[in-house]
Amino acid sequence: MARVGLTAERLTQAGAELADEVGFDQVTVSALARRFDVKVASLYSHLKNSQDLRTRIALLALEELADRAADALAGRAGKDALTAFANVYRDYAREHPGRYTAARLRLDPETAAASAGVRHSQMTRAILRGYDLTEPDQTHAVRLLGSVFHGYVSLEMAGGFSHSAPDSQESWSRALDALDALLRNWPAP
Amino acid sequence: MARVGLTAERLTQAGAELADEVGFDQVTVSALARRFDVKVASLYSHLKNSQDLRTRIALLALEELADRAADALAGRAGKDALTAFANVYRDYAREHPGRYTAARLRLDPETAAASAGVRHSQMTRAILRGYDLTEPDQTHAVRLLGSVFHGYVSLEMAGGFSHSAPDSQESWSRALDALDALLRNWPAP
DNA sequence: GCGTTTGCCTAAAGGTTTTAGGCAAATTAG
DNA sequence: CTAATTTGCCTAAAACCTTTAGGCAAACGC
Repeated sequence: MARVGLTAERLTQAGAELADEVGFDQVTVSALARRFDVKVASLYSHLKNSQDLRTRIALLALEELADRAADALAGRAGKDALTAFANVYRDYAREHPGRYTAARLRLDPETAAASAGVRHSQMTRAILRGYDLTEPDQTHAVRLLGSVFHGYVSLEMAGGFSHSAPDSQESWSRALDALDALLRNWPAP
Repeated sequence: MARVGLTAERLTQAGAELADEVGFDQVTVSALARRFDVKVASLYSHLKNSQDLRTRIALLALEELADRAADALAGRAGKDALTAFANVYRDYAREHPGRYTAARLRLDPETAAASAGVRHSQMTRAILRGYDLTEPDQTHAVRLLGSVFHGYVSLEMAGGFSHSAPDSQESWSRALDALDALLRNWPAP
């Protein structure tokens, strides 16, 4: 029996590709085994269970997203940084819908705390340094930005803005304009 | 064999309750059959398949949400309307997490067009009549509001804002303040 | 080369989905 | 009020996914 060289990492990577191809909730241990031309039970030496696989894909997606975001943020500030950061999310979701869905998987608190999710909020805070916000407004703004980015991308991914004028790209640009204006003019309580 | 009186409607209703109890993606034809103390195959006289069940729950949730929103909007305008409308979403998601998740199910275009989803966008537009926006800015604003509401509720539901100061309620209020300010002062392109 | 570890295997049990065909309860008609 | 028809829930069965247990052979360490 020739060994294929399965590892948790390769399985996670292949699972992420599978997610992008067939949708995150169609990612199954069986489908992954087929992809490696290997019996299903063999995967259980590398994965605790099906949920473990999904979690690993989620963590991978969070890392990839954070890496891209860090790249995009380098050398930028203000609205430039805001736009670049936001576009990373949107572009990633378009390129990797399955991974993006995975990144939204609910993680248990310890896993979440050890994930790249914390880099995401740190970077959002970094962007806000280009605006004149102090605590607790900065936290409110972090949450609002996260909501808009995730909300817009998620609705767009669900097809909410297709087949209707104006173009979604236009609304996205205007949403970023609006957020920039809002952050420069954050209302007092 | 005593008849239980299954109908698509009763199954949908029970499915929605099940979703709130165990999570939308744990809603299964089998679990529903157990709940009615009936054999699984019996449900297939009333439901096309598993996806049909999920779609029906989604449509139910969209209707309920739209009804609540219409109630909340009656007699309100401006920021008052905005806040009431937004709170309907958030409260519904807290009360009925499974149904809320269902409401975000991707529907095929015809189903979506015949769903209560269209009432939702009509109501969002109605709120914007209290602000001074004309097309295409109104559409951009509709999309932004949808993104914020869905994004915030979704992140909050995923536990993103718990266990950290300030309170999520506070951020929510400030987000609504911010949106109101933004709509009153919508930036030119 | 030899022993140990490790990787993929077979086997098997349990759960969900879905279809096909049957019997009895409910409904309709004479 | 009974007889015919419709309808509802059933049993049976196939297909697929998940997960555990135990085995054999390939890879590795000495």
